[in-house]
Amino acid sequence: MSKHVKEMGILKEHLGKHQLKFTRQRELILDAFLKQEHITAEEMYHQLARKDPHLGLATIYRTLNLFCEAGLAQARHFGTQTQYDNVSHKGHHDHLICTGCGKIVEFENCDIERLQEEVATRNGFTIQTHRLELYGLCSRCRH
Amino acid sequence: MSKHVKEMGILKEHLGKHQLKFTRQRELILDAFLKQEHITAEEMYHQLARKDPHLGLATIYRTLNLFCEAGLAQARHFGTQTQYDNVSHKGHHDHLICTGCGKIVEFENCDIERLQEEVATRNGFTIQTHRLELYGLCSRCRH
DNA sequence: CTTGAAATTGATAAACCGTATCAAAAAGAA
DNA sequence: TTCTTTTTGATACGGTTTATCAATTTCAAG
Ligand SMILES: [Mn+2]
Ligand SMILES: [Mn+2]
Ligand SMILES: [Zn+2]
Ligand SMILES: [Zn+2]
Repeated sequence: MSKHVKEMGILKEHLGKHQLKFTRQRELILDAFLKQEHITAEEMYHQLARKDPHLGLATIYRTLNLFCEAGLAQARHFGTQTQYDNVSHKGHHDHLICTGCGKIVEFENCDIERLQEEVATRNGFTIQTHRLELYGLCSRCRH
Repeated sequence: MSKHVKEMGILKEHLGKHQLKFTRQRELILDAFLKQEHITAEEMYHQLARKDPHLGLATIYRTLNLFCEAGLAQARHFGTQTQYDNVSHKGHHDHLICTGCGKIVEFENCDIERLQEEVATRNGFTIQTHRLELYGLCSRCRH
């Protein structure tokens, strides 16, 4: 029995609304994905090669993109690759990214979130989601 | 006579310190770059094709990367391409994006910017650039 | 439990972006 | 001008992601 009942439900709801099918591969990839904070398609390909050596890389890409459409993942470009962030893992958070070594620090700041709401309201918008990434050098890379 | 005396000076200083040469191409690309807030190598390639049809794409990439090293530009991954931001350009802003109609509203919020700096400092980071995008529905699309 | 239309998969070709290569050209100090 | 070093432009290349397509799987209908 899967531990990720809630997210599996979100996926199934999305599949139902779009005439998509629930497959062994999608279940396998979701289970693996939800154990991560963020991962690349290539990393997941190698991780899952043990469980299912015939799982194709294209399927990994397709499925991770599907998760984005279902709201379970968020794609983020860093360096030459795409990171797929697990939205449900730790609740919402934003990222500090070191341009020197690639280190990623997660943070949450209620004041910023509140100001974002203010900006949106002032412009007549209702926020559904947002993305805040701060790029710079970590203490180690600055020296 | 160029309007970008200050930035041309910064470039020449960098060139001098690194045994690099001042070329017609570097001057041409800097002039075009400073007129933009941000641009991709490909966009610049097509823009400059009129002025110099023989200017190579590799030269654009090399030169924009050189500008980054000289502190005149900052590379930022956006979608699948690299955006080169003009750091000397005033009027930094972030974006509100309507997921209904695609409308984009630009905004600037000093309080958010200040809080970003605080978050970075608290984590030992020095910010080079950042990206804040708020996705939601505009007043028209909400109804 | 079948059946069959529609969706999915896996292998791999292709597209795409940015970098490396290298011979010819240009820069710039002497 | 001369001569060494750097730069350029054309293009090959490498890594990442998407497109293609025949074979397989899903799942709703019978
Ligand atoms: Mn946030
Ligand atoms: Mn900003
Ligand atoms: Zn670092
Ligand atoms: Zn709208």
